[in-house]
Amino acid sequence: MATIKDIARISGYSIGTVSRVLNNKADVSEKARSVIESVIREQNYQPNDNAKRLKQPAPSGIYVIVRGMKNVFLVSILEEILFRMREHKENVSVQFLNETEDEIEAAMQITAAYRPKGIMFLGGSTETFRGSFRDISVPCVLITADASAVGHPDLSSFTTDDRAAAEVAVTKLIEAGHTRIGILGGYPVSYPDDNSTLRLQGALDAMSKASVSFSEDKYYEPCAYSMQAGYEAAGILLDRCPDITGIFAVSDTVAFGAMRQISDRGLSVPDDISVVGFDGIENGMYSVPRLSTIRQDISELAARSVDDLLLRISYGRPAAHSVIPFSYLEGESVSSPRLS
Amino acid sequence: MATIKDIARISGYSIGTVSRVLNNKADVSEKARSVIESVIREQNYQPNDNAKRLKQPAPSGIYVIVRGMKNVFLVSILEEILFRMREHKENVSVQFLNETEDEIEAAMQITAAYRPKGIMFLGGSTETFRGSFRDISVPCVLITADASAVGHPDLSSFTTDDRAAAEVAVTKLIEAGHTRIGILGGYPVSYPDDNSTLRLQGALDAMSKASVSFSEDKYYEPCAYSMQAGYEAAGILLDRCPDITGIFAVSDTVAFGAMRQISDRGLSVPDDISVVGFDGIENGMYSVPRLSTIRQDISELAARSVDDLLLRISYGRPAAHSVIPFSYLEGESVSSPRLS
DNA sequence: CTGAAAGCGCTTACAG
DNA sequence: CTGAAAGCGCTTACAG
Repeated sequence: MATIKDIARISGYSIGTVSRVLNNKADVSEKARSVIESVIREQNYQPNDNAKRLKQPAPSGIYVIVRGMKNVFLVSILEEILFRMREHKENVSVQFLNETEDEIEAAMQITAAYRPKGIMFLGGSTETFRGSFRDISVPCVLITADASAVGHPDLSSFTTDDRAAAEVAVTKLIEAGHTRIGILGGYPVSYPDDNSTLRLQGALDAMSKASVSFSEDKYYEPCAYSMQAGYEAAGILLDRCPDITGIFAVSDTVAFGAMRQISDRGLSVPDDISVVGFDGIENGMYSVPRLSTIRQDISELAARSVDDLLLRISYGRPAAHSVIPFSYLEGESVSSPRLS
Repeated sequence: MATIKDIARISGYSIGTVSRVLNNKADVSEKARSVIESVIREQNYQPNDNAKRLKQPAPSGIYVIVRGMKNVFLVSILEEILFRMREHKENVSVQFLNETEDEIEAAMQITAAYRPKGIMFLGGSTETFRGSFRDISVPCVLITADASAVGHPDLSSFTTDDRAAAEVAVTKLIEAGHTRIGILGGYPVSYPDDNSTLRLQGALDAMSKASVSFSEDKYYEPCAYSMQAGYEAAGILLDRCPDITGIFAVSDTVAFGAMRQISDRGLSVPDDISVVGFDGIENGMYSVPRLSTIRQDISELAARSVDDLLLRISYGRPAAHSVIPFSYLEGESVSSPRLS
């Protein structure tokens, strides 16, 4: 592989001059430029980016850290982010982490290795950011968890109000006449600002406001965010509480599993059991029945995050925290309970 | 940001010694190691990868180039690849391209910038590889398209036999008694080894072997690989040929759109129209009805590709081309046509 | 076991 | 306009 030295030697100029033409600097004679350029071309020379970055520690590139790629919702946001970044001609790399890995650690590694202009976190939990994140000083944005309480000057966040949205979802069930409602999904965690904790909380809000009685021990079955987990958890829940007429699943994926479970018991959605999901992924618009769900505004979450990051990178705009409005997407999976 | 110099200064050892503990070399006293390690921890020091790579120009890292991230099937394979690579402690980065971008160009850029150990292509088309790929000399593997005809010494490939699989899928419809079969999805392209061309071909094989008449102009409706496109294309197809009793969709995603279209017309799957898909993604096991489909062996495709790449990187094993067996996954979306 | 020094491929003041 | 030289953060023979 040819290096800048080879180009200098072959062209008869110094490496300084070669570097100048490489970087389109002024102060190079036309002659030198054309000679050097032709040598570069004929040697098929590619500058070594590592060396460049080492010497020119200007940050470059944007990194997206996605926690859990099974998550269709996150992948949808990622898709929009990539699309928008491409329009801005920004080069972005994606790093996938599984649930057990620490996104802050990954971010530190990226920071050290690549000197990124900015980092986006998809699906992280606020909790992790309270710790060692302090040491990071690159514009960052957390999507899907509110980081305002973290109070870090380099961290923006864009979120859906999980608690309020869950309340709306469950209220829809209550308004349809359901009083025996089951809740599916999410794991009980120790800290209070986890997405599923907030959603569970919102569901409880709806019930207590409407004076619908609810026993968390009986009517709540936690599970991972996957169809299979949703399928199994719904089975456990329905075995335990056969009187349930409505189910709120904390994510669409879990809802799909639940709908399949209901169907396997010879029951119908929504005639026997109504189901409401959360997220608003595309699948729900094509399932039979279409899923009634909370639609998080994927485009807006992506657009606002991208704009925020770019403006902070280029104009030093301060970090911001925004809650993006959600909406209730009326599908076909909710109806009034049968009179019994 | 702390550098190796800072660690040396603070710990009281030389940068050479620090480097040695960083790289787990022998010949470092226990004392030095523990002192230095604690300084590294307390300074939260992260070695600069650029500098490391500069000095150690050994290739590092594996890159996966995914063409089209809307593709759930490809994302499933990616997931498995990442999981397996992690088990081997290999660091992998993912680069997403949209359909219009050239994966070879992306690969050349990656090669120059990062000196990768290997590159995996997900969802590329053989055609692109016939061109400038010649210049690449890093172990590569193409997944989902047969590259044996390209004949490049650095390119392996792992595929499903699309044509044979599509033949099986359509044969299942024929065996159930269907004679008016529609085909959905894929775009007619100029070159013959495109996935959808092969699948269409296989479908035609099945029909002609069974002497089922088929008019490509009428009973084939091409469309992109998405639920929405499948939904729309199914509408066009059913408007044009209301006598259809069975549909073969060249991908599950398209099949989901088609099933929803059928349902919206007040028809039932499979009572009125049977549907067979292609890919075998998880969603199909939870839809109502469950989708009967060709199951490409996602784990095996991922596992074989990973093993192949690693063995070629470490042991200079020659490139190979393998066809991974598929199976027919019996769901609930196919039955015999109603007597009419 | 440890330190001093050369050098990886580049960029960038600094002279001329 | 051009060259010589320092230095980016690391690794690795080479001495000791």
